[in-house]
Amino acid sequence: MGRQPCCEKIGLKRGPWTIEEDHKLVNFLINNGVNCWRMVPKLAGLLRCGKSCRLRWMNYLRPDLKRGPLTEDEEEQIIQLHARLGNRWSKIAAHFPGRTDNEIKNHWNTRIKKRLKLLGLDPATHKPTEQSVKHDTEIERTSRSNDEDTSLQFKPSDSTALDTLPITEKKQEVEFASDDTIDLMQDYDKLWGSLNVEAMVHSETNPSNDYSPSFSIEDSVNTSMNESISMQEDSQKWVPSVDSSISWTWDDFNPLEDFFAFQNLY
DNA sequence: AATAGCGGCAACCGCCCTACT
DNA sequence: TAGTAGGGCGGTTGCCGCTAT
Repeated sequence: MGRQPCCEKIGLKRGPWTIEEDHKLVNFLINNGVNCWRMVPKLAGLLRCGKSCRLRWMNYLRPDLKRGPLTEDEEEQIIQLHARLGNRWSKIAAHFPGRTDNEIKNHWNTRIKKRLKLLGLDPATHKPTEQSVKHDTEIERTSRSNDEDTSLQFKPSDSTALDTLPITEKKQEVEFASDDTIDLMQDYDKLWGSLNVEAMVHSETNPSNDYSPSFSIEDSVNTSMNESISMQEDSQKWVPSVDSSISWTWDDFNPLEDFFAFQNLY
C-alpha cells in the first residue's frame, strides 16, 4: 500500500510560475502567513500543489533571499562544508543566510564539481583521483627534495569553524569529519593557496566570462557563524508573522519589479 | 541565419523525518 | 506506542538561453 500523494494532482497547474501566481502567493502570505501549506493554494486561489507553493516561496519569493552569483569565498566555504557534511544541502545552506539549499545544490552540480575535477579531486569523495595522486606524489617528492618549502604547508585556517556550531550539529559533524576528511580539508587549503584556480577555471571553460560578484565578499565574511545560526532559528518563526517582519527591499529581485508592475494594474 | 549542443537553474518527485493524536 | 499527516530534503528532470558551427 503506497503512500497517499501530498495533494490531488488532477487539475493542478505545473511548470514555471507566472507573475500573477507569484503575486497571489506573496499577497496571501503577507496577509495571512502560513499555518498549513496544503491549504495555501486553496485559500490563495492558486491551482498549485501546497508543496509547489512552499518551494516557490522558499526558493524564490522569500524577501530575505540574497540574489546574485556565489562569491569565491562562499564557494570555498561550500567545499569545506561539503567535505564535512556531504550532500546535506540544507545543512550547508544554513551557513549562508539568504542562500537556498537548491541554489547551493545547483551551484555545486554545475560549477564546483567541475572545479574540483580540474584540481584532480573526486567531488563525491573529495579524494584525489588516481592520476592526481601520482602527480601529487611527484610534487611532494620534488618539494621535499628541494627542502622545506613552507609555503605549501597547511595552515589550519578553518580549525575554529566547528567551535561555533550548536552542540548537536557539532557532534554530527565531528563524526562525519574523519581523519581522511580533515586531511582533505588540509589539502584544499594547500591547493587554494597555491593556485589561482578561478583564473584557471575561467580561462579554460569560458575565456570571455568576466567573473565579478554583484556584492562584496564582506557581506558573507561579516556574517559570522553565530549570526547565521540565529537567523536560521529566526527563519523558523518569521513566516507566520511575515506581515510584520518584511521590509520590502528586493532591489535585485527581478520578479518583484514585475510584481509591483503587476500590482499597478489594479 | 539556422540549428545543434551545452550549461544553468527552476521545479517536480518521492522518500524520510517529525510532530501530533 | 503506533499510526498518520504534513513538511523537509536530496535527487532528478526538463526548459530556456547562450554559444559554436
